[in-house]
Amino acid sequence: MGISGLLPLLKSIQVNKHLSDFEGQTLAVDAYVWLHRGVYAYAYVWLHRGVYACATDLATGKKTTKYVDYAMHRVRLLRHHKIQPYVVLDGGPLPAKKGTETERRQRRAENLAKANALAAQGKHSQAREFYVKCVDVTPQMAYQFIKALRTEGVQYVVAPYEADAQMAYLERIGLVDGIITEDSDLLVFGCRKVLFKLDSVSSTITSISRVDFGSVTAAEGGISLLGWTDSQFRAMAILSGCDYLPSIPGVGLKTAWSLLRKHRTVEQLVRALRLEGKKPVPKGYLEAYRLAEKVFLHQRVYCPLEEKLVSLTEVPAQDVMDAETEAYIGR
DNA sequence: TGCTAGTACTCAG
DNA sequence: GTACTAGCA
Repeated sequence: MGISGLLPLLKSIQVNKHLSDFEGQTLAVDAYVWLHRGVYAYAYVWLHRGVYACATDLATGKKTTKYVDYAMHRVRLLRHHKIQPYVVLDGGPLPAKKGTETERRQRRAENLAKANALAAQGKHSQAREFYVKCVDVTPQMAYQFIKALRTEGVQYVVAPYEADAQMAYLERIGLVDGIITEDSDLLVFGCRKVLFKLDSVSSTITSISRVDFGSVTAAEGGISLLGWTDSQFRAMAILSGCDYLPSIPGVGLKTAWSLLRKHRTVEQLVRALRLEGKKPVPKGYLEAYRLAEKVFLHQRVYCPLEEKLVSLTEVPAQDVMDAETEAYIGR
């Protein structure tokens, strides 16, 4: 779910750009977004055409590779504007995210069961609603996409775990100039240039740059990020709730922002909240916070230069990493 | 005022 | 994954 409410909060530094502005650059592409949209779109269209047969196959997109056309169309669009795409695919599930994953899988299975039941009763329009809710990108679909990428000589990499961390690494070591995604998490991973909402009709895209964070103003009830370090920004995001750690109940982005301004460090902040007793800080929160922070900092990624697994950012020598932590961030 | 949880959406000749 | 918003403390 990314960081809820982060993009609206950064509205004032969002810049609309044309793809031609990126001519000559290499941009990492979050493959999952394009595949999911492709699958969803075509599942949606078929269901509205009344193609209910083989509903399971429909939901998983097995019988077609139309979704690849959608993704490849966008790959070609980038190339048309002389942008070199560097497609990044998700790898295995990260232990830190296992809870979210199983929850989602379960919901999809429930929706599929509901859809099948409704379809059996002849209630097709109601069934459609639930079929659409169980579309998912399978590894088989990703493989179909990879085959198309190979055919057209497009650079790609499969991340050992999450594409987010992999893309952040590619940008950090200078293999790409920016990242195309729909996920606000990339900003928390410390990316410098993140591009959202690619519109293939107008060839436009919304850009958010790390260097502009200082221009985020406190006007109109917003927050000011002037002077905020990457570390502080990351703390705010994690405190507000992220994929690796739910928030302290009642704490969103703005509350996290003002709490951090007041207490400076997360340790002091948590201590203060527990003393006040107004918000229920879960037991072991601080430890869980440290783990979540490590996932954003040191998640395992693949280095195409060294051809081996490395940490997104180097783990400081004094930072002892026990086996449990290692398992959490990927090994 | 800000957080939560719900709904609607993802295509495109 | 996102955006939007009614309802709540």
